[in-house]
Amino acid sequence: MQTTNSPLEPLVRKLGRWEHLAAADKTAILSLPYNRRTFAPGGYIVRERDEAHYSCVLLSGFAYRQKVVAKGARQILSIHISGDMVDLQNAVLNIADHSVQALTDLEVAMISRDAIRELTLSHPAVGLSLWYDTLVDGSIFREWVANVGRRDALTRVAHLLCEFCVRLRSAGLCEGLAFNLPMTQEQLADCTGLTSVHVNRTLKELERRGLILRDLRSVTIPDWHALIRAGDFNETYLHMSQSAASAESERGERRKH
Amino acid sequence: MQTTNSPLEPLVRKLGRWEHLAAADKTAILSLPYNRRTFAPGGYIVRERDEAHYSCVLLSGFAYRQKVVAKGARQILSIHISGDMVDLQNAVLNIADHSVQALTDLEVAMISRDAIRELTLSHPAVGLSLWYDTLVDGSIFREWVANVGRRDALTRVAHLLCEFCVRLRSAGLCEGLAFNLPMTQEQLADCTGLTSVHVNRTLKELERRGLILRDLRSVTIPDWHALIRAGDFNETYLHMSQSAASAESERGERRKH
DNA sequence: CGCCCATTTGACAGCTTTCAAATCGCGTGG
DNA sequence: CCACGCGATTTGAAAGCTGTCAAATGGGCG
Repeated sequence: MQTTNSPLEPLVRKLGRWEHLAAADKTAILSLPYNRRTFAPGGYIVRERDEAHYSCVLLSGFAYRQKVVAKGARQILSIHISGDMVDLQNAVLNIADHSVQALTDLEVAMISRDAIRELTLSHPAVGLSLWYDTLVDGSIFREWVANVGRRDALTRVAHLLCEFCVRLRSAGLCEGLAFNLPMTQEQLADCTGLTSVHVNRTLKELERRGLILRDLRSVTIPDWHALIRAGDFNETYLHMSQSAASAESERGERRKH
Repeated sequence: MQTTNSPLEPLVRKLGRWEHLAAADKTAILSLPYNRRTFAPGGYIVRERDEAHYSCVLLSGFAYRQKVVAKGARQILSIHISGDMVDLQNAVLNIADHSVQALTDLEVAMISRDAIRELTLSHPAVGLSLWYDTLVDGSIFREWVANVGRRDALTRVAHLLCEFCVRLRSAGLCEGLAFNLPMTQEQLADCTGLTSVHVNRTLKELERRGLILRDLRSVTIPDWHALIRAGDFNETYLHMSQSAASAESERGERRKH
């Protein structure tokens, strides 16, 4: 398929990475009608309790999903990077059960839920790939349940850094083992179920142990294996490559670096 | 459609509750080849890291999904009741990222992943309903992330009891506001990210406050509104009825009782 | 240069965990 | 029908990880 320079191209690539898509499937995805829209940090892409009309593909920048509990505390549920569909659930479910907000300046392509539903019915392979996307999403949520439920602060934060690094690399947004964390320590705390004060102490402890190097919000990982050990991190749950990952991890190898 | 007495009938009902299914769709689901299998409490229906070959529909009894973290601690990720597909992810993903185990004696119908994939491709509406099921699954995981991440012990346990009660009622497995908790306090602890000792104290505190009555493992909720308040529980995330739920909750009403 | 938000630090409180030990419930066997 | 055995529940005391509260420091932007 020739390149179209459509902003939906990355979506086609992502969905196609998981499920074989015929040319007609790819064309159908690229033919989806959409509206581009930008958001500033903190802006609400979807607000909890809203009725769902659109689903969004993240074209640039970072976003996060969150819930607010009774006491006013906030829990971040996931971080999203370019190419992610940040609210696929809104293509099917009627009421938003959580908010989606901009972490940085970002741009999304908004696609109406009707268009997505029709696409899945007319092109079942696309439907399967969207289902796949949702299943991987669910797998990541499960890992987060275990992360906040059963790991101590140091392990939780290290795990989050590992996940973020692997996903950045997979999206081609980071080359080596250094990257910029696009969030405040308070947001890190909301990801891990900690307080910002304790996240601060934990980051410093990770630094003291030589597991990370920090400069403002940029993070460098001097020893990947040491960090994944500290973070109890096993990338299987990201389901990045359908079968190779596990075979490689059996040998104690990683794809890159 | 006439009744067939197929054990897959409840699955048809559940999927049909969410997405309109044509007669041909229903017939196709009922025509899925399956094997029945029973498990005793603790038995592994799926083991973490296994290759996926089957997905299972729970025909009777209760099951749970879990992960084990580095220190050997266990986190339960979800509880499943009759009619649930307990490992739908295995229809698409290749490697099991968590285990599924029997909570009680139970029976499942095992369906090969190939059969499910073919069904979604040949009957897109069924694929859409399976996708819907996965999206609701994801919504529940998100709520659990918030539950273990940002709520205190009392609220967490109360929330779990609320969720269990609502789902039992929805599945027709419980009439009033009394039900049997089919799990040990240690398993409750693994659901909530607490220790069994603290779950014990928390249950007693809930009892002391008059929020629940206990007799062995049976639980009675004398005042539903009081418990959902204590548990910061809002059933929207269960997406039980596509639009009515929110409208009702706006009025501060609940469907039954 | 000055303001504002984020980061950092210290002291202390508190919720939960840990570690044991006692009690209870229930299935099994005498 | 009662004794025994084992896992589950309960309880107490003490330790510990993380939270709370406040204040100081630092960095970026107008």
